[in-house]
Amino acid sequence: MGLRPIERLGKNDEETQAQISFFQTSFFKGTPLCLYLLHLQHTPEAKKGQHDTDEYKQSLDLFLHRFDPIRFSYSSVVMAVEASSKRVIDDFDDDDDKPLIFRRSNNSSISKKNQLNQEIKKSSSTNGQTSNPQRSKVGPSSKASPTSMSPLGSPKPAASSVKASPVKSPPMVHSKVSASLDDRSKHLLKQNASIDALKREPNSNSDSEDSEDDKPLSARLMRNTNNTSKGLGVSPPVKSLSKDSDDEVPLSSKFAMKSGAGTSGSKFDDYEEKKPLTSGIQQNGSVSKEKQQKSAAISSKRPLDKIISSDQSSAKKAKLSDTTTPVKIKQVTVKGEGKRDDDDHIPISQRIKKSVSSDNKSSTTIKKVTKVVSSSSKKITKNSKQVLKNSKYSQSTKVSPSSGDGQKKWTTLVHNGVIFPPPYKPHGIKMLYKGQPVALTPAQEEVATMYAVMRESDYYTKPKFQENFWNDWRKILGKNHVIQNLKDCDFTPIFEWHLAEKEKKKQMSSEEKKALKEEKLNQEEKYMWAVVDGVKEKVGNFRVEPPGLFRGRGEHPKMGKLKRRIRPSDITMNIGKDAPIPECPIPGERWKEVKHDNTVTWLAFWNDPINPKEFKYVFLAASSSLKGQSDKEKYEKARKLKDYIENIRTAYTKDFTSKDVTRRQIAVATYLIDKLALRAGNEKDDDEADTVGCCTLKVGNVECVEKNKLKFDFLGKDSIQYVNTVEVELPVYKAIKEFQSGKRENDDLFDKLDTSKLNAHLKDLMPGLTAKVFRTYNASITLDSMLSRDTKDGDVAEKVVVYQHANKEVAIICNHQRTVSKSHSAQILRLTEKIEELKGALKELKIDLDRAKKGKPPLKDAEGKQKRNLAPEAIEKKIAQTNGKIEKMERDMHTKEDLKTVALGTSKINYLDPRITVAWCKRHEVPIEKIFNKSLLAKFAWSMDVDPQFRF
DNA sequence: TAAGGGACTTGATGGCACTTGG
DNA sequence: CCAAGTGCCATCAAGTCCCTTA
Repeated sequence: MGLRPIERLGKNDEETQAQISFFQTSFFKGTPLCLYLLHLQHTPEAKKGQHDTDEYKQSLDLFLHRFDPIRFSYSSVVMAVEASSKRVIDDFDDDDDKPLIFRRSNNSSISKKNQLNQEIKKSSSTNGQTSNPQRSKVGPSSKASPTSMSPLGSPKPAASSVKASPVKSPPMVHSKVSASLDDRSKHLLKQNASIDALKREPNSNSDSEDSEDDKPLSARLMRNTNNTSKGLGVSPPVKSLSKDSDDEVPLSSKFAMKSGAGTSGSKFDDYEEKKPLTSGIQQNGSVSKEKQQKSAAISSKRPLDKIISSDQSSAKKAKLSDTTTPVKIKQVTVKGEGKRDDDDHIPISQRIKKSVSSDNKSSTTIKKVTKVVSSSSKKITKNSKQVLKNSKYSQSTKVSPSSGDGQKKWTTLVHNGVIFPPPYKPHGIKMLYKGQPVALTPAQEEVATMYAVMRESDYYTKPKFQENFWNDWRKILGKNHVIQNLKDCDFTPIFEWHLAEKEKKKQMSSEEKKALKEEKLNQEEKYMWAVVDGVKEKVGNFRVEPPGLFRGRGEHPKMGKLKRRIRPSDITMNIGKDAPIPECPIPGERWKEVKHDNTVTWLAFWNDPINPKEFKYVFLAASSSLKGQSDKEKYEKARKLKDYIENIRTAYTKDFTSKDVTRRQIAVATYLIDKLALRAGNEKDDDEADTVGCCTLKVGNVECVEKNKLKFDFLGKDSIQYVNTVEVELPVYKAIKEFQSGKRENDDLFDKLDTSKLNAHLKDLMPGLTAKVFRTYNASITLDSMLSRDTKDGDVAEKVVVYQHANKEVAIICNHQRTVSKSHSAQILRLTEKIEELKGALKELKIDLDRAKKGKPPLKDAEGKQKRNLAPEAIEKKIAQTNGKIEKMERDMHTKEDLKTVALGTSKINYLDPRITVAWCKRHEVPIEKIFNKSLLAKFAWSMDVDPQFRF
């Protein structure tokens, strides 16, 4: 229910309100809100919360002023924002007082960027709004947010959940958030009263849902064989597994998702209960199986009909009507689209079509806007490469010799190179060898210290680590050094010195810390920025990696080796032909080489000292337009897979029984990649940790268990274990068995296959398709469908929970794990104790209630004191409160337990198309910052003006 | 077509600054 | 005010995939 009646508007937390309201308005209007957010972040007045002051207004004005639509580009916005708050350095035109001038552009040729810019421009103009320079506040005109419309998605009860666990769903954010949000929305309302009108648009759509979801996984799997079972679905021709709605979801997710017992139509009261409690996590963990089974067993079905379309929207009446028509239209259109989401039951092919059409349907100008953006990416025209933008630069025509092929990534590139870690400062603490202090040269001491400080880490005790360290250290000590073996070394003095230093640092006053920080910033500032085609962009890792001991993951054969110090003569620079060559920061030394290769995006690289044939690159930051562009392309490619997935699935299903072994292997491997989101699995050298991906699975990594089930157990990337037992189609099961026969545990399961063959094959099925696209596709499609399916009316906090839940499912699918925090068990214990305590109190209250009803006084309390006499009603109230508390705590505990091994961040950063999130936020009035933090906002700047109706 | 060079994305982790609860 | 807890962010290892070469 997004908005509240005006009357209820309160006035607190002005700051937030102001921020949010402004933010939201612009957001809804299609203005890149990152712009505003960033402004907030970087403006002193804003930071202080002085939004009402003239200073603030002025600064905002000024800020907006910088972006006249003509020159505007998302990256420039971000940059500018960043720049505006930090002093930018020398060489660049960082004059804060003047608007930055970004010149990327005139030459259309250049590329994607331009295109993007254009799109943006277009969109903004269409919208009518935009980063309009002149106004600092949003005008009344604002179109309403599309948002308020009813949730398109589905009103369905959240299905899934419940079952698996006794507890209810994770409230997480819940309580906390809700309060503030409330305020925010109120404020919003206030400010844009007019807007409301539009928003209130009814639109509910009813979406029919897929229904499938509530079925237990097992059920679904079964379905495979006989598709029809499920109600709505038209069964796609495709392989069995895929069934209607499920098709797009990977198997694993199905596992996880299922289990819902849904029911109740109630809106939010039971909302929480319905959410799935992470049933899935276990999948990969040891626990998993039982849980899995359990959940499967329990699940119950969700009523199909449940539609709750929110009429909330209709409920609200428009205050001012106005302008907004366009918006309305938009909303209306939603319907169509809304259906889409639920169209799980529609055959994929149709869906695709639908989506396409809806995409294009720009019913309104506004719509167009988004459209443009979304479709755009591919348009990149590469035609005229030569830009004449700047006569100054025009001469630099030729591309560096190195990689002639590639496409041009930039025309001009200016940067200041890299910064080196400070030279080693000897501390002079003597370590002990056979009990005797030993003097070491600074070089020897440096390496000894690296080892000493790792005393508390796990590496310290690993034999391989010790061995490698010793071998390298010994070289520095020299053959004839007193120290002849590691065993007799005692690094305690150095370790203690290290602890003391740490403590010292901690004890520093905040002023000192601040001063230090500032100093560092001063030194680094010039390296933080690059100017690419006239636009200032943030550099990612401009700090050269300091020397240290190599910390490989898992059982890495090279762990403990000395990663030597990198010097300028190790570094190759890449810079525009006409740009000044960065000065070498270490006097008397020079760069290894300076290139001018505009077909690559790196600014510098050096050879990895641990593995000299590999490189360490310095790239632009994730917020740069170069990165944003490729990010967007990545998601567009994944979206394209939607159009092909049906055929691809049909094809590989057919090939399960192909006579050609290679084909059969390709088919099965593709199936696993698609259904389990496995990585491709390139070959690895012997000097790397022994991990596998799909193509490199060993016979021993897969076990055929009971009927049609495969149990996977292997170490994947970063030596993270993947454990999962999955029911597969019979032909797959048989094929795996056959691939295994006659082989030893450690032989390749897919002996006729490697990633290049697999990818070559995939490319025949869809241009540009590779194995990793499936991961992106499955992650994003899962998020999209879960969001649209599970989002119901409710307050922001509840919606955020829905999001997190979907996010979690994706993390499980991708097997994104994290190590359990050390204090985890203690935390759980503490919670348990508190719950017990509350339960005790509850019991007492119940007794008192009984007594009170009979007119008797309450029992004495623990200390023997007489408690106050309360009316039965009062006691009942207390009981209710206590119950609430207990429930919340149990939920918290459960969530904590569930998430203890799941990392949500990785998928958010790498696999979930941000446009899904942004559009969902717009549709459901969830402030985007509830989902994306500052760096994500910057990284996803390119997705902010997406149409609210966007579907992956 | 296998091997390997090269460029770029993906991923877990640890330190640290905030926030929260007592 | 302090300790515990949390989220953010930089870091750098470890993947993917493309391309060239022999």
